[in-house]
Amino acid sequence: MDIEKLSFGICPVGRGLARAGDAWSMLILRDAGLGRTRFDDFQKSLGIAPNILTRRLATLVEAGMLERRRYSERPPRDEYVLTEAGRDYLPVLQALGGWARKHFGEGPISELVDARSGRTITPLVVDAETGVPLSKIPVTLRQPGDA
Amino acid sequence: MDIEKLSFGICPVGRGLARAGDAWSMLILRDAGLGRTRFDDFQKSLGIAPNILTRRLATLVEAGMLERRRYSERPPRDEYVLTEAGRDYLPVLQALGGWARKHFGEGPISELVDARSGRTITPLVVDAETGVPLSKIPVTLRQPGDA
DNA sequence: CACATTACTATCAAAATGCAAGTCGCTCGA
DNA sequence: TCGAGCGACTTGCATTTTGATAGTAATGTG
Repeated sequence: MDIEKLSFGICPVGRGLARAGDAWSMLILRDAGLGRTRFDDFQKSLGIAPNILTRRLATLVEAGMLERRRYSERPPRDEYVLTEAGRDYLPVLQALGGWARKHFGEGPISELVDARSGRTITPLVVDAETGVPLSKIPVTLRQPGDA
Repeated sequence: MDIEKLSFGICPVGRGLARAGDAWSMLILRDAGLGRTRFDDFQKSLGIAPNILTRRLATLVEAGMLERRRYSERPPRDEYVLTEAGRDYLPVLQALGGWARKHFGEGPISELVDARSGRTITPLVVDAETGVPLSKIPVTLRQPGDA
């Protein structure tokens, strides 16, 4: 779809989608969150065609989600690491994963655990101030010009 | 991309993307969450081509996110309403929107408010049990076969 | 030197997208 | 009853994007 239209839309969801609005990008970010940094890591993990991976990595770098960093001069080798915006995006993916586990979790499926304690983690989206789950709050959008 | 591969993958994020993994689907669900139900509502709101909208609505219905309901027999008219899975998905979108507002919120952008109190809502993804933000927790995935 | 590793490009067919225009069933107003 | 209009699409076709496969480039390793 046309990313340009979304980029400067007034809806935050649209803007978010402009940065990471396709499945490959999200899966790459998920992998990056699990510690992968290198081209071949992503390629083998995802089974993505290399030309597509090249393009996706480039758009994620341009969108400010990943940073490309040279880790070896000779031979020239680059790795891709999450920026702050990229790291901040991971909880959104985890919320998505939690939702999918709840509703479409039949059969073998992995689960999110605390790396230190091993405890299962169930992501939940709440209002930061009150801690109330968003599913309990009727919401609307306030447009920029409104009272 | 190839949805089939994702559908039965063991990663919850992949499964989630198989249900709602493209920008149009997410925007349709966002609109549905804002109360829109009819074909033309979606079409005008999103500026999406009608053939594409038809296809997206059909896949969302098949994925169990929307339910198609006849609201008039003569003339025959259908509307699309969120299923429980679809409603549950909205907080994920709101988390995405919150993330985008934080990192790419320059210029006019709308904000999420409580429909009753009018208070601004800042979505945050936490662990449901402890209330700790996921951004503070180092996480891994436990594969289905693991101890 | 042969081969492996890492990080890609190039080519080209197949699929998805997007625009414009048309269709179908029906209602309503003149 | 004729025509305009509405809601919800479908059809055709050009453009764009994707994906599979193969190849390239720089270097290190036995």
